[in-house]
Amino acid sequence: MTDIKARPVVLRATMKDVAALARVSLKTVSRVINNESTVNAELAARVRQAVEQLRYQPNFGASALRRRDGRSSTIGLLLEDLSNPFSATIYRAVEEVAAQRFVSVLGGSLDESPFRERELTMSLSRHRVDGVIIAPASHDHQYLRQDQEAGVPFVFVDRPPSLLRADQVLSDSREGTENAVKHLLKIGHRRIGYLGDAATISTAQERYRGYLDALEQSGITLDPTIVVQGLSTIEAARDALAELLGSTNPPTAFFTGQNLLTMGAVRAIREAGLQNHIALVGFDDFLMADLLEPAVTVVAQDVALMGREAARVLFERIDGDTSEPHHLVVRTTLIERGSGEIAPPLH
Amino acid sequence: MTDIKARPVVLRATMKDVAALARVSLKTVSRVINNESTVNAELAARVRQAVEQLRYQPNFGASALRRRDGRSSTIGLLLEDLSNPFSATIYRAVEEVAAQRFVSVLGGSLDESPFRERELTMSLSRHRVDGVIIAPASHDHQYLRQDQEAGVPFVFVDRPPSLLRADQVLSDSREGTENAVKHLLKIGHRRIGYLGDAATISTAQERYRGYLDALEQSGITLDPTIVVQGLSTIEAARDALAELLGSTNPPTAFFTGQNLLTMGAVRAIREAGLQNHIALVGFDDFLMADLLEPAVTVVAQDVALMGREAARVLFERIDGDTSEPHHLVVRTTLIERGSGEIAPPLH
DNA sequence: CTGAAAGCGCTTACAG
DNA sequence: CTGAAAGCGCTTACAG
Repeated sequence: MTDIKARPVVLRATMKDVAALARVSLKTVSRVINNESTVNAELAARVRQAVEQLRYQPNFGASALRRRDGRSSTIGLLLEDLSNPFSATIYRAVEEVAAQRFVSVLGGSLDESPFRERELTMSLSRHRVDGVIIAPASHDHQYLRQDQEAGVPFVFVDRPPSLLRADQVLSDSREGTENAVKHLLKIGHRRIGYLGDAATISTAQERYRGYLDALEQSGITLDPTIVVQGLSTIEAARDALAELLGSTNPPTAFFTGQNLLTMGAVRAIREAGLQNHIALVGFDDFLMADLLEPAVTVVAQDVALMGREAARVLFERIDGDTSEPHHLVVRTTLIERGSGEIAPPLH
Repeated sequence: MTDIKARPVVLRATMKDVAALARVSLKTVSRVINNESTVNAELAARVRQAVEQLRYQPNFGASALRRRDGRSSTIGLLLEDLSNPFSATIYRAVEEVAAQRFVSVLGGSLDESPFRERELTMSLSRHRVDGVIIAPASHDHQYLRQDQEAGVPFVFVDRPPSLLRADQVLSDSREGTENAVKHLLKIGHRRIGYLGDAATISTAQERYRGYLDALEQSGITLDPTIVVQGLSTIEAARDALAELLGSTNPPTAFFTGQNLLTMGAVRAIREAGLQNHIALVGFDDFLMADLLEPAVTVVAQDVALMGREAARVLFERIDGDTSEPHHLVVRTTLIERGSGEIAPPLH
């Protein structure tokens, strides 16, 4: 009995088919496919013609299975959320470097979930990726030790590993923030609100530290009532900032720890009609920041560079580099556009 | 002689190792791993313990190689540029659907290059992906026929296939544009400039058609001097629009065929100080469009829905659906925010 | 219910 | 330079 619903699947040509058509052995086809130079020109030509005729595509998986190095020509890339501009820029930069080596990228979004992180790293492990670049969500990476010891390099980007020795490519969050806050202090602000992500996220922690550093160096006492952490969306930031603006002694300036929070802040300030009176500096640049009124002053990260460097380090490891873990720091730049240069009201 | 530079690679456990430790056969381990129900509880427990102890991770590639269905638990996703918001949103939506089925996504950017398209589809084919979602760069997809016949489904998103029968999920570019331009006409504009992508891109073509339709229905003769095509970046759009504004008889309104072009238009109009005098409607929404002054009127696409639908259709095909190719159209919505409601100057 | 043998599509290791 | 045999880590097809 034949299955009526089954579509007529034309089988793919295998190396065996190519060998038969070219009247050579399997091994000779393998040699031609892998560009081993020791093949008689005439045989090689026959093989190439058969490959052409059958439109033969070698099976990477089968090849990797038997190969000495077991390379799958695939790397994993786990980021916070591939639809946000930060993650998307990293993806693109990594893809570019990988493509030069004909390596494909398996991407995934972690959404700040340690559970997703474990699920996706496990999936990558089962796919036998040659290496992984990760902006982690969890705070214990010991579980990656086994893969690491099995020869899979991990490069941490944007956030460092915890309890694991591995390469890392980070922004100078603390210094960048310190500079931004000092900039506001220099303009004359003494009451600077802080909106940041959950303090469990290392970059958020570093940025908060930078904020504290700047205040301390100016002899300003921290007012915890104008610090809001645990924010991650445009809406949450807008609401938090709106509330602070409505309080009895509102800040005259704000620092926001991430671009979505900056957008939320812009919204709240605009809705209060205070865009020419409340100063704002945000961490991480975003499209259109310079077209808002006032244009938004930011601490810009070189996100594409972070991605490129992470990929570069990863491929060095894949190529056998066994030196000590690298700690790369990518510099940030304060871009003054207007919102950060608004002076506080005169007393 | 030992290779001094080689790092001490701890080998990964295989199914064989698990079998040995659990004192059962290979096949029994395989049954437990694949949740075949017919295994004695005690044996199964021993296997599970061994899996745990060795932290065994099955090798997807090896399993796919022997499996009847040959599934790699991997799909390909080729988009224009993963770092742009449109592509990134599609990616995220597809990832979400795939993750529910524990399928990983191999992503790639085509950058409008037919050559990249062929390279990357070939790479996906070699990785034996279970299916492909593609926003194509080329205009001849016959070369995909063989993979299609070998059982790999292709779903086209944002742009249709050429010379190939396949599923497609598109926006109603033509209607959306027609509505946008009619909206400008209703406000009173008679001289509406058009900025679009290269006419070789099908969506750009459709949008241009929509523009022509709207003009024709209002009895307005096309003035080709205020139509600029072949634009793809913010800068190019800005320059083109600045030039039109500087001409002797500039348009009183503009339609832009894509969000980067809209951003460029905003920039040029702003730089000319004409933001309250020149009307603008853009195709595709973007973050912050509502915070610009004036806020930008757009024809919004439901990009996430396009991604979700494409993934849904793909997995139906992977599950064996052999019905006629689907042509899904995702509706657009005109969002009036201000820039599109600016009236032309009185004569 | 359990297992020994064969085989997926390749590369390795070895003869000739 | 070329090829026959073995084997990568699994699942299939078949006995028991």
